Amino acid sequence: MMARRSDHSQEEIREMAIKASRSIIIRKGLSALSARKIASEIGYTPGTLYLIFKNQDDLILHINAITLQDLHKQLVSAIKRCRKPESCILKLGHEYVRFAVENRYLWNAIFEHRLPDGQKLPGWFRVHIERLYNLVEVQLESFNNTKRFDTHLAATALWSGVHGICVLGLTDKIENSNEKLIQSLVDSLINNYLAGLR
Amino acid sequence: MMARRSDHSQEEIREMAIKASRSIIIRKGLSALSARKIASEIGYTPGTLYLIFKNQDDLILHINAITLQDLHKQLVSAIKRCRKPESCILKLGHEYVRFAVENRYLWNAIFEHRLPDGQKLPGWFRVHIERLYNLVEVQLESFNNTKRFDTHLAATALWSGVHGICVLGLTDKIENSNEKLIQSLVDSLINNYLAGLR
DNA sequence: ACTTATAATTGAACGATGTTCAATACTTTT
DNA sequence: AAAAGTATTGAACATCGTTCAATTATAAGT
Repeated sequence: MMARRSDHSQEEIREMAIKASRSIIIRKGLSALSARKIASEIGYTPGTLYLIFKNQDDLILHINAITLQDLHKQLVSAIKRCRKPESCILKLGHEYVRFAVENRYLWNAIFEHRLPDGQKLPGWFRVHIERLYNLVEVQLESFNNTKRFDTHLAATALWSGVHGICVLGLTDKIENSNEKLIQSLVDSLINNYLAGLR
Repeated sequence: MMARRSDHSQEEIREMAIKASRSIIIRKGLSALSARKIASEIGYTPGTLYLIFKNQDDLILHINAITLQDLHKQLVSAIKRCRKPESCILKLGHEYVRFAVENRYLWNAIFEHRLPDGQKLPGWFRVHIERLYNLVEVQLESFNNTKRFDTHLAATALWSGVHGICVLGLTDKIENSNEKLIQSLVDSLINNYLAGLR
């Protein structure tokens, strides 16, 4: 019923392609990624990639989803040992910055990549983003204070803010930016925002 | 001494090129911009553009600088009639969102564009960014409260945060995003951050 | 075992892209 | 009118994403 080149199943090729792509992004950034480079690294031709991925956007989304998963994992393990929600959120911010710096190119790829205009992110991808916001929201829910507030809104505002600092810090749009400064900015944002929430 | 095609001076061509580029970005986004399209819109050839701009990055930086100037102008005029620094900063946030929504593609181009790796933003461009941060910083300085804080750090943290909300909101990375929701998020971030600052 | 059907894989082709630079066309000077 | 000199061209190069007829390798049928 089937006739393949014997060497690898499509599933194997898929994994090889993703692995090679990640390696290219890590070494040279998203802009250096191309179908021909991926193909040559895994010993196939460009055409083969289009049997497995709809197009390049599809491939990049899958790569970025993996990065988001990795990030989520790191964040979860970072707050294992912390009690108070305030320090949890601070740790989350801290770890987010650390991850972004350590995995600069992979992290950058998530936000450098844009779908063609009007095209919405697929639901399976958006899930990965929401899981991150959720980490913060859970902490805000366990805030035991008298004032009531919309935890979903607060989590979105605060986390988007932290992200904004990271983006501008790591793309040279903040002067004299370095990891330490970015961490201070994130600390400032989180500390004051949380203080204001009470 | 010179031999030009009589039609236009280089300065005129420069302006025509920038105008045409802005028009393309407004209509179709930064990704639709190309040397050939610009050239054909102004009745010249791609090669001509390279007599005037170092390369495409240089051209885009000049376009983005204009957008940053426009934004700055809008922000300044938005806070003309406000007294208290808190409401000034809220207005700044509000106006930033409004500008980003209204000039979506031009605004997007500022952050979609990335220089080749390791290449720093030129100083003349960075000035435009700093002028924006400065609007916030000035307001924070006129905060008359007992507590002392680093106004530069605070302005950077808060404004980067506002920007982060805009980016994620306008690039489909926040669920059910629309201008009203983005405005609420920005309000939340500013209000709580400022409350925490005191 | 041989043939036929079928599916995996190829690689050439298409229309783009940014950028360069010898050749050309035009202006000014001699 | 000829020479000098420069603004402008446009073809060329190396890329890019994507498609699809042609090819190859396997499985099924006899």
